[in-house]
Amino acid sequence: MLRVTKLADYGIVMLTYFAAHHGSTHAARDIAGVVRLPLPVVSKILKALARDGLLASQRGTKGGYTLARKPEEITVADIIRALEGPIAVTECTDSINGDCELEVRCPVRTNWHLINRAIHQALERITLAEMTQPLHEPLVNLQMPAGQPFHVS
Amino acid sequence: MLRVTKLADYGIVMLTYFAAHHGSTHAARDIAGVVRLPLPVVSKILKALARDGLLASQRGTKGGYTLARKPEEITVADIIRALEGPIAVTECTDSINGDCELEVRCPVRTNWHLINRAIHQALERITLAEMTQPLHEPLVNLQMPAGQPFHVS
DNA sequence: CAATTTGGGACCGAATTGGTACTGTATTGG
DNA sequence: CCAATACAGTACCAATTCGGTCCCAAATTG
Repeated sequence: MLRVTKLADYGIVMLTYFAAHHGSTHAARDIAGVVRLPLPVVSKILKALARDGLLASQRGTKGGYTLARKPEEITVADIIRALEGPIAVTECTDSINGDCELEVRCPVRTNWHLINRAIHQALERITLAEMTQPLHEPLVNLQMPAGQPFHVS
Repeated sequence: MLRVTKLADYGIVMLTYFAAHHGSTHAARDIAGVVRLPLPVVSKILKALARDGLLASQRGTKGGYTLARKPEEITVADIIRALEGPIAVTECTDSINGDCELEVRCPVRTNWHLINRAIHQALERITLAEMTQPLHEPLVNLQMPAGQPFHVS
């Protein structure tokens, strides 16, 4: 359906909160309270994000999670990749299983790769820093003329 | 999984064939033979494409399908929309059900809409005409500097 | 050592997808 | 006017994926 999973959706919301309160560490329980989602779900997502190196984790009584990098250095593409694997709009653009029967005679395949890359790059341009404050203009010319790169200003 | 359905994938392949043989009409059975997919599947897709006005259909003995518009005027976004409904990367970007509980207090929502639009526009730029012949350069600068619009040259 | 918090699984109901089948309607041609 | 052909619409089913829960192990604190 060309839709991101709810886990990824939630994950972005959660990480946005981390970005807004950059520096401090938050326990899963706290995040669950903020985002208003059941704790098990939040935990699952945080684990995945930590496993992929977007969050640094600390066990124990005063443990919790912290952003592993600066908000400007975490992209939406990173988050999606952490929570639902490599971004591949079609099966044949997924480099894992390159077993497409039509591959050889199918002239469309090469274009799918390009479409996929276009989407990928679009997602790669949006960082957590931008997500914290809804800036409309930069995101708009993301796919228009767009000479200069993003800045959090 | 941020993946397009197989139906849409197939549909693009099929329509690309129509674009390559623009003008003539093809029966579902013929298309199935070309694309090497089971007839019922091909039929289902062709019906959906016709219902959405991308193909013109003709019943009867010498019936079949024809492109309803010129290949330059059919975009990948059109095809996806015909086969799997409106393009909405998250549930809350789908205008149909605007019942997102978090909607109000969620600052990320507005940005999701922008992300969605970025992807949407990327898909809208690619026409069937381009799909027929794998042109690499135009698709690449689709999201780069890209001052001038596409041309099939 | 007890409480807390993350790590890593397994697990299950529900929704979606991919694919098939069936019945109806229009068109052609003998 | 009838038979063959080809699209139209819908219902249906198996298989996969998703969303969410639960449980137990490992680490940290005090």
